[in-house]
Amino acid sequence: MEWSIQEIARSAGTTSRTLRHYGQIGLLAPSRIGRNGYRYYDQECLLRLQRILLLRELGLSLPAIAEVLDGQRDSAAALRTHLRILEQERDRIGRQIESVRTTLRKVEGGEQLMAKDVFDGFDHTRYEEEVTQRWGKEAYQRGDRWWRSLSEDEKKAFGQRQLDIAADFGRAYNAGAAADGEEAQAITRRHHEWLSETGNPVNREYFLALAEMYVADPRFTANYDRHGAGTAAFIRAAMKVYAERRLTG
Amino acid sequence: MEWSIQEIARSAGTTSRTLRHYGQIGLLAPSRIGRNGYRYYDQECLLRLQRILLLRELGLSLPAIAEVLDGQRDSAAALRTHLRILEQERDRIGRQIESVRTTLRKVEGGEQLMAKDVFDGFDHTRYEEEVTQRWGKEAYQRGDRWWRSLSEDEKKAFGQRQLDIAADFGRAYNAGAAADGEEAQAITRRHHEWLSETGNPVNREYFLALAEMYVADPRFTANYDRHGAGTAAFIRAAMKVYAERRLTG
DNA sequence: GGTTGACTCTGCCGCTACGTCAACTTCTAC
DNA sequence: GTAGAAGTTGACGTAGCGGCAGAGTCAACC
Repeated sequence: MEWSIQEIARSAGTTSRTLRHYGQIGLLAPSRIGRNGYRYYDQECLLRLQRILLLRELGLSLPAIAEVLDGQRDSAAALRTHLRILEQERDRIGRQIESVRTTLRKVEGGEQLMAKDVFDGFDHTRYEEEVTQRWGKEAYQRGDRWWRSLSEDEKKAFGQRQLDIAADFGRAYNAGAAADGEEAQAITRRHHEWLSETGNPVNREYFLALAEMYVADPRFTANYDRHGAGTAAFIRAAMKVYAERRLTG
Repeated sequence: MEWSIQEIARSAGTTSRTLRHYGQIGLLAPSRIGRNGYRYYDQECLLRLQRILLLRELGLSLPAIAEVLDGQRDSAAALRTHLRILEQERDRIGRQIESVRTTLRKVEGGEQLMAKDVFDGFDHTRYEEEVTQRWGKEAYQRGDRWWRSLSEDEKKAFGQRQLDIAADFGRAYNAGAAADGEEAQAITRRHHEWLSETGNPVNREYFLALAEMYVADPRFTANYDRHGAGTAAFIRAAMKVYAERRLTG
């Protein structure tokens, strides 16, 4: 008993194209190929096809299915592995849903669509190479340990404080405040305190280098200047004054 | 202020290849292209890029992102649509996880990997076209309404009964029972009762046609013959006898 | 015996969002 | 002048087929 490609496709609830594909990748070969080139499948093929489709419905990849069916791999082990992957995927999507909900609330509340990155010198994971180059490996690791010790909420709060500080700088700048004035210097002090929490001492040299970066490095410029073009330069000026007055080498 | 492709890529935490790709699909064009062919990006580009990457992290497709950023589509509406898609995906994966767990339990309990389909004349969703052709649209719809009225558990139980009946046929056949013997006829009666529950009267003509199908159609043959080659033919013989003795036109 | 219609074959493009060469040119620094 | 970093275009690969083009095969009917 054997059947044509259409017949067997309909039998199993799939298409002839799929069967040709399975043939091509070596997952399911026809039992016979006629002199006209036609594919013919027997009962054994049908059984194998049904198992393939079952595993596919469960979400296994075609190579994984091949391994299971060819006995190179214990089917229970394959399913357990697959289960782990599915659970991870479910969790990932769950987290993404939360992010989208948060963003949606903000957008509906009238907020602009903005990159949420902290964009400051202590986003270690992002700037590792440069931080180690500029400040040494030890300083990086100290900051990194501190960062890892924070909970998710603490990390968020830390980032949010920086965003608030940046926004305050922007407001002061747009209101025409002077960089060496009381208001700007008060904000700068908050900024310095914020920086100091990372476990590394923020001395004059460090602080001044950071101030230069705010203007020289587009990552910082763009993010501070979104509170108004020139904000980054304003912050630099304020930081220079602060360093002169309050910090030592 | 403008930056090279590398600089802007590092700024935003992506790669130059990605930027070229975005340029190619028209999602983000450089602000300027030098006479040497080099791409240069300004602050506006950086801001747009940051928004692109934010939306991408949230899982939106690049065309969807383009629509949002070009103002062709309300960003809140886009996010809500996306949220629905994500939730559906999460549910789908959840169901798949359940299926894999079930299958895993069975496989670990020693069961073979078998297509779980009922493979009988009343899997309406699968055989709609043929059922309507053979038995009329009315009969199909009657069966369909009945099927939809069942709960998931009831559907499972209904399918399981058919699997049990098929297995009993297989056992009887392998034990050398006669198709017109008492045992085979008792099983056939259960089969007839099972069929009758679908809301369509199972008369002689219908029953005999089904018996022929079990042998002629590979979908049925293969599934019954997995209890031993020849089982399908045995079932047909038993059904013929049963129809002669018990059923009318 | 010719025609029609159903079926089959082998390619090849398309889909997502880029990664990864390859081959070549340009810029920058010593 | 030359190395090395960075830039360019172009093409292939990814998972699993869907869909189409162009051509051959088969069964049935007139």
